Amino acid sequence: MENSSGQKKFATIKDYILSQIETAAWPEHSRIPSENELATQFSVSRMTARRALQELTEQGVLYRTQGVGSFVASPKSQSSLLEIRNIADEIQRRGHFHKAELVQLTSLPCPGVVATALGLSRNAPVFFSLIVHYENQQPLQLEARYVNPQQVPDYLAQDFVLQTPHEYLSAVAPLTDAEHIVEAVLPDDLTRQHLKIPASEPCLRLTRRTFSRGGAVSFAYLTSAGSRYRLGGHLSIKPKT
Amino acid sequence: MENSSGQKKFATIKDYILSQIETAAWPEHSRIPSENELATQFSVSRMTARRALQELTEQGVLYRTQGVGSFVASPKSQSSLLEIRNIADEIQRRGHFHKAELVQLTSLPCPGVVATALGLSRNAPVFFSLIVHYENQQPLQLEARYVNPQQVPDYLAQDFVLQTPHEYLSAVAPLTDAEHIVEAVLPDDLTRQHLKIPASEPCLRLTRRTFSRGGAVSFAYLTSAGSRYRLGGHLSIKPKT
DNA sequence: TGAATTTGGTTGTATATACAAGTTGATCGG
DNA sequence: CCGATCAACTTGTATATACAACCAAATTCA
Repeated sequence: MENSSGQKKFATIKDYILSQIETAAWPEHSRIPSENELATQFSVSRMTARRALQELTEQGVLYRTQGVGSFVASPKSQSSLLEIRNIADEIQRRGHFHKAELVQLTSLPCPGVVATALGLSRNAPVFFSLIVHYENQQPLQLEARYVNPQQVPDYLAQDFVLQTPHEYLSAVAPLTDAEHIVEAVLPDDLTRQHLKIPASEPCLRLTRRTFSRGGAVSFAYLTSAGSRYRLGGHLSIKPKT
Repeated sequence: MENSSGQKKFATIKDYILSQIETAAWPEHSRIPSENELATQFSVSRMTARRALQELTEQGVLYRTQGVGSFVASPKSQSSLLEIRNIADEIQRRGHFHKAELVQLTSLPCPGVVATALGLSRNAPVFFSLIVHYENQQPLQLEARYVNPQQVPDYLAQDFVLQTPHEYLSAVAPLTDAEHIVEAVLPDDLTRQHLKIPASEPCLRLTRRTFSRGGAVSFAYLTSAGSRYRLGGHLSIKPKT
């Protein structure tokens, strides 16, 4: 059922198509091989080739028209609403270099706002990490994160240069829900210094609260310079089912 | 290929499952019939029953575990996508009063950026509307919208105090896709005047491009004062497929 | 010329089948 | 009693096939 590389067949075809698009061998809006052509080329059945095309269409990578063919969608469509996730992924997806710098990692008395958000008592100990994310050596985002010690007792023992908090948390406390608030704000001094921007530079601030099975896990402010960062999204409105 | 009601078979099964969930006949996290049981019940092949389950899983209605079965997911997953919507709806949902003020409604030569976005020629005529949205008499959002005349020839004849452009466009050219970019910017003079904010006030700018069957329909800048507006969202993360 | 028709290619839906992979519970053996 | 094995069932992947729906371009016909 799998090919030589231990991968499912439909996944192999998906990877092939994605690589063709990434290298611009298949430019935007160009027509790509038909289901039958792909089936022949990869020695699979048409249904398997079809599945690869289907999934890429759902992801917004392709669009298809009955009777005509399959085409490369505009590259923006890659990102869905779920693009609101890990900054490291985003940077790497752009083909750029990501680096994380740990500024602070400690336990501190829980501020009031955070207590409400995480369901803790005020001034009860809460874990806190402050990290600067770099894209190609330029500071892009300041991540200030409060973590519920009851849910993630080993948080302070991690090395967040090797693994981002988001990655670590996803591993130990799988996400079930996330709440987001997006705002435009002016940077406070701390943000300004770490992102190396002037005080007049507007920033996009994402306030994120994440939940796992057991309840609220973390509460984070993710602040980025407006001139360097934008939030992109693609919405596919499905015809009524 | 279709059943008596002119519906595809897999759609019939989806509807059946959804109705069972809606009436709470199948409560949250309960196990639902297997692929084979559904196939027998509806006299279809297993692959067809499977497709219904598959699509509902992608929509977050169900979750499935290999070797175990298919289960009803938590009902949250419904609303996440539509959060980025019409400002008038948002205001009304908050129980506040919405008013629109029409500043400008005209045809003008298409600027370069807009030409690219809408697939028009540069300086070709394009429809343009400028509207201020008020929440309880306070200006909240400035909507600058360019509309493709080929898709919506009667745009200039509308009364956008009674009906927002978004509502009108949804009616005459049903949305199939939408692209969004969210940015933090400082307001230009026009924005500053209409929103009655100082030049130093950061703004949240939503750039939105909408598509219908025939192609790109409209391109809009939706700018709001950072101190008055935030974009809120809830994301339900699906259990592993 | 121009409108109607045919033809070939493409995606969409549906079936029947086979085996792989994973979970659960029963059975068997120590 | 406990552990290992097995059997039954579920979802996951893959194939081969058939026909429907649709589109575009070529062909035919008036």
